[in-house]
Amino acid sequence: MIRVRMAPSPTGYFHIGSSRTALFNWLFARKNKGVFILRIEDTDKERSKKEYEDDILKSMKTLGLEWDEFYRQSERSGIYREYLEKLIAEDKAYYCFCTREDLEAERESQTAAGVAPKYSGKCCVLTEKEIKTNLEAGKPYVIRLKIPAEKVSFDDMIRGPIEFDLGLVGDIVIAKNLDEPLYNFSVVVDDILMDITHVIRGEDHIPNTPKQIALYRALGRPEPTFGHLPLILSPDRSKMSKRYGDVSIKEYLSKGYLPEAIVNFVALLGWHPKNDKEIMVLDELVDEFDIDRVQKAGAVFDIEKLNWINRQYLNALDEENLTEKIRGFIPADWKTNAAMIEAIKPRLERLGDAAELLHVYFELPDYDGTLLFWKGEDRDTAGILKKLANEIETAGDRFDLEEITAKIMSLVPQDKKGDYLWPLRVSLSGSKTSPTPFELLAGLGKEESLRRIKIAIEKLGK
RNA sequence: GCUCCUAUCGUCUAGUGGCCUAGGACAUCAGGUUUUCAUCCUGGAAACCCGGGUUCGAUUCCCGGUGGGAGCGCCA
Repeated sequence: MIRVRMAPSPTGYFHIGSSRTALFNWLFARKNKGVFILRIEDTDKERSKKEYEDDILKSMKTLGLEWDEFYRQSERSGIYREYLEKLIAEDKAYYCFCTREDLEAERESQTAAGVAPKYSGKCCVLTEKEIKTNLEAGKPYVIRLKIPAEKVSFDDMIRGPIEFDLGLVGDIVIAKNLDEPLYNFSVVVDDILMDITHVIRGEDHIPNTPKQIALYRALGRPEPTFGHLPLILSPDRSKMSKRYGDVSIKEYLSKGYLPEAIVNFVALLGWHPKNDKEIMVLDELVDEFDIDRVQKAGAVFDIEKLNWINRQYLNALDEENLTEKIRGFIPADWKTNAAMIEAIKPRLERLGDAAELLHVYFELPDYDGTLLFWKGEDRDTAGILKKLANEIETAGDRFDLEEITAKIMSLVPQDKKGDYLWPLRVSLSGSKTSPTPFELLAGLGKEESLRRIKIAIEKLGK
């Protein structure tokens, strides 16, 4: 039975990189009929915030990444304490009373000597009596794991064999005290207790892996299979950061990127299906997913591609659905109709752009009357507009796009399209770029269209 | 500095020794449809980091170099 987990720490809003780690874990679980676990790693009391945890949960749900089991490390401190005591009792871990200043000095001298900084192991040789005295005196301490100076290797699912020399690492701190475990330790204890079979996480965790393997060995448990995903990069190829744009799922959602589009996009960052298919929803991704096909090198986040994918999803929406989704992004008093929605659809990149595109239907901007002239020349523009207005007058109250198009075109000479359609469009939109005059008529309706044309004629002073 | 990871068009990638005159997508450029914008259609330009091997034959395998990245916390 395959069991994987996503283990975010609630120290910030759900990151786009985390969303991909979550997605790949989720896909791996679903593909193999396994279990996907969400575990909140909130052992750092100073930095963890409920607000962030809420955002992580909400974002994952929105993206469709439902979990089968849920845990919170802050609720498991008794468990860690038990294992900590066990390791100390078995002489696999020990109390360390070195002060931060001691350590700092040690590190500096090592760096100066050109060697890799590493804890000397000074407190490892403390006698039981010394430890007891220190503890009773209330001296601050940490707990360190004895790291054997040996080579460890593991077979990464994505990268193949990776070897490390633990001799370079030194005895790592695994807890601030009996009740405050640190990352490397709590992760391993939980992964053991939760029967995690595959640890799939970001490449930045590769250096943690040998330390964690040492922990598995100290705890006498077999290690899981590890798989390290490539990083999502900023345009400068460094780990994706705020500097180049939004990094949280929350921000993308609030700009009007569809959850399906975000999922689809991050799936393609470092992974590719066997065929050339690019637009895929979660179900299709499960069908196509194969962890052997994930890349080894980092992938640059390209917002242009996300925009394109988002457009694909937006365009596939029917009018009713799109209207519903747009609702939250435009003023509440804007009563849209089907014609407006259909008109802006091909121009819509993000739902957040809807207000700007729809604006023309709810407010006629002030414009210069000369804008009405096709190619800057007044060829009886006012006369033409009057003719068009008369024609529109004869139509029914509600315009059907096709009908109104046919009606108007019946009036327009083949070789004078610009003379007729340009002023019509400008009079309806007050702008030189807008949807087509027919789309405007259909969206605006008879009354408002005639009102706007009248304004145009007045601007022409006739 | 030390350790580890990594390397195909600007970007995401296909490619697992001959099918590669290196394929697709985004972006870009040109043309077409469209009164404008967007959509849409057609076409173009654009890449195997370098050097050694191995092999009849390397983008593909091996080694070295170089470039890029990550990690080196009493953060996760």
